[in-house]
Amino acid sequence: MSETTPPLRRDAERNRRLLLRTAYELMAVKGLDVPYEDIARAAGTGMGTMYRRFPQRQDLLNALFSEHIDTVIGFAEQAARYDDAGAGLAWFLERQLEVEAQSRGLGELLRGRSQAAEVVQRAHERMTPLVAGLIARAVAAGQLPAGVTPADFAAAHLMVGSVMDASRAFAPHLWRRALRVALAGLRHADLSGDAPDETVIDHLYNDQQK
Amino acid sequence: MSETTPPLRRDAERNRRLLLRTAYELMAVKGLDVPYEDIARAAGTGMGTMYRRFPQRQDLLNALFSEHIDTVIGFAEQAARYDDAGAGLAWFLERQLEVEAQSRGLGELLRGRSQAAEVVQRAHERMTPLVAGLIARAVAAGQLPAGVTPADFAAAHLMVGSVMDASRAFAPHLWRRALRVALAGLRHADLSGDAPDETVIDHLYNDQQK
DNA sequence: TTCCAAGTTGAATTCTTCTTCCACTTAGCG
DNA sequence: CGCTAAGTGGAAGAAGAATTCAACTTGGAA
Repeated sequence: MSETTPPLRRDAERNRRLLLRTAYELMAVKGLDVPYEDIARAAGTGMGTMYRRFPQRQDLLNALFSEHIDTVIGFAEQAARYDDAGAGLAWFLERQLEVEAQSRGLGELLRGRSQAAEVVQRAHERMTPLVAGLIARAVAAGQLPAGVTPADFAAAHLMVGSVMDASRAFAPHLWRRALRVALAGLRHADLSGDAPDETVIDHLYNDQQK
Repeated sequence: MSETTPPLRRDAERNRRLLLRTAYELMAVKGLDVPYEDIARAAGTGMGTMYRRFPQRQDLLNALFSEHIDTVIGFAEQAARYDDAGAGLAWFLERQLEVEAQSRGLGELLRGRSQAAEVVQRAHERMTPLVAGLIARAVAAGQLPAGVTPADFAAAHLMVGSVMDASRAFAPHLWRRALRVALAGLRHADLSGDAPDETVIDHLYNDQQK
């Protein structure tokens, strides 16, 4: 279990940080699949360095975003402690989308538009039960109609995210209107029929690639 | 103006139809950017034939989808004649999405996820005023709250479409729940503030590529 | 200082798709 | 029939990105 990875040489550590910073900035604007070469060039290193440090893109994504992902998990935990479950749900969704608004790449990651790094998968495993709990409480309190499922909440997340993606370049706040629509929709739509299968939510967050 | 294009030789015409049929089927499943080579191979022709007939992908898209697009325009016109404007809007959005559910490629086209073929651009030019009129009537009749704009309707379209795209493979009807959420949301959300610019709707439908 | 394991570079290779082009085939007019 | 403009096939070259790797540099322990 002790995986003793010897520490990096000082120059290597400097390059590593530089690559991470550069990759983060590029991905914030261009999305997750910026070519490795672009990152290396922007950071002023060779591609070999890139590959030595992050042999798989997954490695890069993990290193880049795990902090942010933890932040989002924190939001879910905080929301779960709300007395007002409906408010907790709305607050959580808004916080999560605000994070995504900061970085296109992070949005793609959190919404499963990538061979989701493990971090993300684990994040959803942690957050889904919290959301499910909030939904159950909100339904019990009459804040949401019966029939709303975690998959509907995930769908709402995707829905607002799609507007964010589509409008980033020319109307960076339009997603807030979409969020209001989605939240009001969950509260007022009739979702009592054709409940989606339990497995749908995992697919939604993990089967998007290609 | 008389653009006299001589008719195709009989064998060429046969190949053209074959390519169109094949392309339609592939794009229904794989989306608009199926490689030309895949289409040619599936149709049993060479790529030369593909390029001779459809030098630009646009040409292929126009030939493939203009009929369907006309159908959708027809839906918009029919909706515009509804007495009940709110019902007209809901009916139109559902018809359009049903068409998109039949073909992934057509969905990408109608939602601007491509260097939109001219057909599509013209379609939106025709439909947007009809939708705007319906919205105005629905607001006047108290079926929609003041503040709803055509851009919000377009956003709702994108929103449901994103759920459709995300769930096609494992929950092909999930989008109908999303549609109910979006429609209920438009009816109940507070959209009175920060109205989007008039130009936003064009960007939404035309600036998605890359 | 010396030395070498760690680190770096960038050209070369491999993949994929796009696009062009020319030698070859064929429909159908006269 | 015979001829030719129209049509066809598929190899070849261009472009963008992923990956590898052998020759070269350098931090830092001794």
